[in-house]
Amino acid sequence: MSVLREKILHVASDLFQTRGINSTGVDTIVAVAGTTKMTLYKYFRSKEELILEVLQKGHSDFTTWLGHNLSKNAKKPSDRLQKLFDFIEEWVTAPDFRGMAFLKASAEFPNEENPVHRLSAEQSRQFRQFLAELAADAGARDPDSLALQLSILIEGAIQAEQIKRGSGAIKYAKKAAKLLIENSLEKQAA
Amino acid sequence: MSVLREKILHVASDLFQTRGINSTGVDTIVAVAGTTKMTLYKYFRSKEELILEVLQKGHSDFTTWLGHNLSKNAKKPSDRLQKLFDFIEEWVTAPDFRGMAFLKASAEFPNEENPVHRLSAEQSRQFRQFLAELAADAGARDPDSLALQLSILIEGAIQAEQIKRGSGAIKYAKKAAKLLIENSLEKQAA
DNA sequence: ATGTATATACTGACTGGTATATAAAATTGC
DNA sequence: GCAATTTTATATACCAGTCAGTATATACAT
Repeated sequence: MSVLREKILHVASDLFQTRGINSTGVDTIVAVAGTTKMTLYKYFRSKEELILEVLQKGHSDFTTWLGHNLSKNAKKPSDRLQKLFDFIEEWVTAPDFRGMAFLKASAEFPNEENPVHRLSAEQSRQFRQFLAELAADAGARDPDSLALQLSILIEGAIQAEQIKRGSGAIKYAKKAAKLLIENSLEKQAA
Repeated sequence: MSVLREKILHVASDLFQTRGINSTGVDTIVAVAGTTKMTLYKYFRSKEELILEVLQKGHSDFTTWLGHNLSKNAKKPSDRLQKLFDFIEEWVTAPDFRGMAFLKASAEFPNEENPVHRLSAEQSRQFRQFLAELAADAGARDPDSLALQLSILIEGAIQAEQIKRGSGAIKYAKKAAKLLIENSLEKQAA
């Protein structure tokens, strides 16, 4: 795959996160990427398609990174739910963290019919499903409910961190999650 | 205060929520409000100032509504934290609910220097402080921590509801909150 | 007749997207 | 093996539409 195409995706992702999607014109993207609009429109049919690809790549990279870390550092399924928040914290507190892409995207495209909003909703669903599988493997009493609660905590904390860097929200989300996880597991054991 | 000014504020608020702030031009606002740009710029120095006023009014209306309901329906301070989520649920599940304004605004203006982002962050802080006072009155062990956790749950659930209406996220956030609140109160009693 | 509020018309800058021109690379003929 | 030609990728220039904001003109009330 073309190096310029990769560059455009990377630059667009960066600009979308730091300036917002609607505030970033294609002219700016190609200027920063060191290419031209003609090339951009060779690889992407429209700006919307570029947005969709940026979102997809971002989500894919994130889940790959998370899944990889989890399977490497938390062999026991019962450990993974706990470890999860350690990795999320690592991700959120990294200096180049700029928020969760699909959360912002859904805010910029509030209309539920909009393709960008639809993809955001789909990614949110996928993430929740990923959590549900972790919860089920860990032996949670009601994996889907726990997964929804954990996703609320994670997305809420990330939102808080987006709105104010260094809020430390994820630290307290982690504590809350611990309580919820223990509660869900001990009820199972009883 | 002028009726046209009120109308402009109301229409702008509605359009910002349903279409997004950056996707809503001032031409659209005045057209829907049934007036002209000349009038809009008589009452508001710029679009940014209009955005700021819309946010302020929205936040003010929300906190007034919430505070009013709480003091009317939950006399005992220890009840208020629990009741809080009932009112939030009522607000979120209302048919005309379109999300939490300052959450979306901060996503559309990611730059922390931006006045709109700053106001959003300020409103988020105020809401957390409001929760902290409730938590303190209820006798929580660590009011600030509990308040931060509850705000994460509320904003996370609202985010989930923004991205997909009818997700029922607030219902599960409420359950999680109950656990956190009980935990914070019983440790205090012990 | 004078002051105020509204409406029309316009500005320059920027939007996403494209038609045309030019440079580079691959393919062909011999 | 080399030159001519055709295909492919890049660059320039431009399009109509929209953006926030304003200068001017007009209607209306005092």
